[in-house]
Amino acid sequence: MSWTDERIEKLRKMWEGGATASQIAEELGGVSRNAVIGKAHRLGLKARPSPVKANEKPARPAAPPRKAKPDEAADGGTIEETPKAEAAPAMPERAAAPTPAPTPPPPSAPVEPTAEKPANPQPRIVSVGPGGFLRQGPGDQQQPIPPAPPRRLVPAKPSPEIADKTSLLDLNDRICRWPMGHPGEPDFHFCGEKVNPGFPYCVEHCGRAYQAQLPRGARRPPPPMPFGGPRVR
DNA sequence: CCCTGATTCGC
DNA sequence: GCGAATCAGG
Repeated sequence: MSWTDERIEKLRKMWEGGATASQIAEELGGVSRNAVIGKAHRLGLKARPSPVKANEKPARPAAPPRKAKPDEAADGGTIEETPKAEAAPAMPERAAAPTPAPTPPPPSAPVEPTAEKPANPQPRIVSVGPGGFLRQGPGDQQQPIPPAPPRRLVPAKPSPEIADKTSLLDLNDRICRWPMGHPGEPDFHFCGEKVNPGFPYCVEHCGRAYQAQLPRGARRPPPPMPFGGPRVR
């Protein structure tokens, strides 16, 4: 399978819609989950909550055990990729804690003698919360901080694929729970019609579920049962 | 174990 | 450019 424009389009849409790489791969067909991820990255669209992307490290601890390069047999004394400790021997790498400096030394040593950076009258921004509002440190409390959250928080949509259709979670006492299709299949859902009062199904499906007992010999062949009848084993 | 996405690297 | 192999967190 090749990456046609349509397939790329679909990949984009689903990826941004929140579908997992596996779902996308299955939907597209003919490609693996890795292929989808690889393509997504090559397309430039990544940045999605990854389970293994919590911390960030400048170094590259991951990916040494692969396969030794064919060349590099003769050591020319060239040490590639020397990290170069830079000029920060006393610089702990963990210095970037979320709440490290409760209060910068206010007493002596004014760190801003003159101009240099016109931006500093603003409250120290410690982090950015959901919706884009700004958090401050405990000691940074100041006046009526900014106005208010610039944007409204909107519930994330569950998934682009499953739109309509009455799912198991949608069932209640008032909607018909007659199954449509087979459980486990992608489009399996429930009737969803308004229920026939006192019954678990709508009027139509009550007609299927409850049949008058006909006299012997006058019986019609039974209508198809839900799920297409019991699975024969 | 299963799942997830990220990354590397031979092709 | 592609994707299997691998890593690593949940």
